[in-house]
Amino acid sequence: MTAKNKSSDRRVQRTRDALRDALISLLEERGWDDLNIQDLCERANVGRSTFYLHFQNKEELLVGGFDDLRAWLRAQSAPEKTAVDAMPFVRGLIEHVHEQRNLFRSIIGRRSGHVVQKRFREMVCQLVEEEVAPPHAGWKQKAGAHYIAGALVELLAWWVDSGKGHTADEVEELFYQLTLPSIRQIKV
Amino acid sequence: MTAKNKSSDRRVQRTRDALRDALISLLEERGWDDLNIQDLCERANVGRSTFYLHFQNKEELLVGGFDDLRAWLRAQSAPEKTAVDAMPFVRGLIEHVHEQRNLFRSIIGRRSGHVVQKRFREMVCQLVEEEVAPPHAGWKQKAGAHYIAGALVELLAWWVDSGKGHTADEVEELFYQLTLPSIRQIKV
DNA sequence: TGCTGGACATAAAACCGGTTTGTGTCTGGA
DNA sequence: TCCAGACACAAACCGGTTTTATGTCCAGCA
Repeated sequence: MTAKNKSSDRRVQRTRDALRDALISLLEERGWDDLNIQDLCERANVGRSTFYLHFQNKEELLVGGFDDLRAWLRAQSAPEKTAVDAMPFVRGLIEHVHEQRNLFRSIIGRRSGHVVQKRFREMVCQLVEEEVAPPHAGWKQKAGAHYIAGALVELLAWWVDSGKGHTADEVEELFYQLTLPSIRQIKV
Repeated sequence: MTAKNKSSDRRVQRTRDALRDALISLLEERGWDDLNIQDLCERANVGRSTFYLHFQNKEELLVGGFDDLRAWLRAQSAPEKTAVDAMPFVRGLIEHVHEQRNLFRSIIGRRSGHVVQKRFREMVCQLVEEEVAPPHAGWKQKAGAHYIAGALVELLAWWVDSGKGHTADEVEELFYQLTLPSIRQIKV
């Protein structure tokens, strides 16, 4: 036990990152159902027993990955404020989806699996909730968060599946155009 | 071949309805994966060969059912105009979901299957598109339809899963409150 | 004309031992 | 902290067999 008890150790971070990256590469290569922990560890150059020091199973690694992504998106908020200040993570998310379309086709696309899709929805929903539904908010805030998250995820799914020709800026603009009034309604 | 070539015959309608109803009851009883055509026919009191006179397979019956629902929702539009005239099918959909929560928990709830969920999404999306994206509309209309459909489905999913205590009126009001501005934006 | 039961070929699922592979846990050592 | 190796156990695989479900066809009936 050093200063911080877990994620501070650089070695830990290294192996966790390696596993996460291996997951990403195998995910777009084979899809969720056809990837196992062994191959994951081999790809990551990590001992198999080490895997279990960090995660309980495949799915835990996945949610860990989405936790990372969520944290990263949350962090993206501050630096260069976008035109609008509501839900600043969206800019980062859209760009990230764009840069990694292939991966996200395995995550939210028509041919994606159930688990992955569900976890991604959850992640987005949490981000939206943070923004729009404070801890003890009313039902409208919670329901509204689901509304917005569902809309965003479906928009992204449309984009990666059949919205090929459109830029991240266009999608972002459309999203904010449609969502800003909703946010205003909810946040009261 | 009488006046109309297919659905006009009352006998046809009877058996198709019987099969649809059997599907509904087995759906909330066992879920999509664990129901087969034999039991379906038995439940419907219909000869197994008759099934194939009407549908190619299980999934065709399902989409047929959603087609019926879509047609019914479309028809619901006219009679007593709701407060707002945009997407009048929503009123009927929300009420229908409310009356058949148990069924819809098997369709869009957390424990629902992939196929059913997907087909339901498609149905809703088509209804929204009819309303908001005319035949040769621009990409914003199409993407916007997906946006709204995704939002609506997710809102309904939240409702049947964890929004127990709220009335159809509340949900409808929230939906329109959040969606009307979006429609206005898109429809231009 | 639409529904039916029965017959049919075929595809899919269940079953069954025996085998292999993957999982999850625990070592001792680097 | 990580690793390799060993372990018990569950899950997947397997060829071969049986059972069940599917999809098609038909003669007969309402």
